[in-house]
Amino acid sequence: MKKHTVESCAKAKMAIRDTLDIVGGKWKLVLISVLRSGKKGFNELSREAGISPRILSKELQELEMNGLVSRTVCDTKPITVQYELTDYSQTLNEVLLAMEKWGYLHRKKIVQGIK
Amino acid sequence: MKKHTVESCAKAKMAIRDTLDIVGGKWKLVLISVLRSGKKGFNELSREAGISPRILSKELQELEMNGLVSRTVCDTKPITVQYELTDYSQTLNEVLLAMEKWGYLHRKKIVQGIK
DNA sequence: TCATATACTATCCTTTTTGTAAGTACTATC
DNA sequence: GATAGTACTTACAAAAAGGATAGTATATGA
Repeated sequence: MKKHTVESCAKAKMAIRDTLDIVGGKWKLVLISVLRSGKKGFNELSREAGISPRILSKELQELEMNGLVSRTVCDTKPITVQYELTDYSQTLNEVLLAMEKWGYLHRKKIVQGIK
Repeated sequence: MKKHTVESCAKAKMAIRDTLDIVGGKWKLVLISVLRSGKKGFNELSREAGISPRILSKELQELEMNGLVSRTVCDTKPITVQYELTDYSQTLNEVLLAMEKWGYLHRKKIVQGIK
C-alpha cells in the first residue's frame, strides 16, 4: 500500500491536473473511446459521438496537437479525412479502462440503490 | 487483447460519460487526491487545493451527495468540520492512479521534447 | 471592544464551454 | 442546373463553470 503524505499528494495533484489539461472536458475521452473501434471520417465521428461539427473540429485539433489523434486526408472523389488514434494514445489505455470500469460499477450501484 | 467493436465502444462511451458526470470538471479528482493524505477542514482544503471557498463548498456538496466524501461536524470551540474520503471513494483508486501515472509520463514526454 | 479564526454564503462578474443554424468549397449525381 | 454528400468554418447565443470580494454567524483571546 502506498503512503499518502502531504508531499506525495501535492505531486499527485499536479499530475492529475496535467492529465486533465489534456484529456479533461466533456468530449476528449469520449472521442478517444469512440475512435477505438477504428479510424473514422468527420461526419461519421460527429454522428457516433453525438457532437456538433463545431465542437468536434475544435476537439480534434486539440487532440491532434497533443499527439493523440492523427488526421489523414484521402485523395478520394469527394475528399475525405480519416481520424485515427496514434500509438501514443495507447498510453491512455489504463485511464480509459479504469474510467469505463468505474462507470459500470457506479451505474450498477445507483440502479441497485433505486430498487 | 480486447476487441473494440462499434457496440462495445458505445457501452464504453456511456460508462465514461457516467464517470465524467461524477468526477469530471476541474476540481473533483484534485480534491479527492488531496484528501488522500487525510481528513481536512474547510479552510485547510481550500488552501491546499488552491480553490476558492465558493467553489469548494459546491464541489464538496456534490462529492458528498455522490457518497465519495463524508462531512463531520466536530464540537470544538470554534466549530470545525472535517471532510474525509469514504470507503466508496476507494473504488476510484484505479482511476486516480492511472491518471497520476499518465500525468507523470506525459510531463516527462513534454520536457524531453523541449530539450 | 477589536482582532482573529472557523465555516461558510451571497453577490456580482468574467471566462470558458457548448450548442444552433447557416454558410463555404468542392465534387458527383440526378 | 438543382440536390446531395464530404469536411469544415463562421456568427451568434446560451449555459455552465469559475473566481473575486465581502458578508454572516459563532467563539476565543488580547
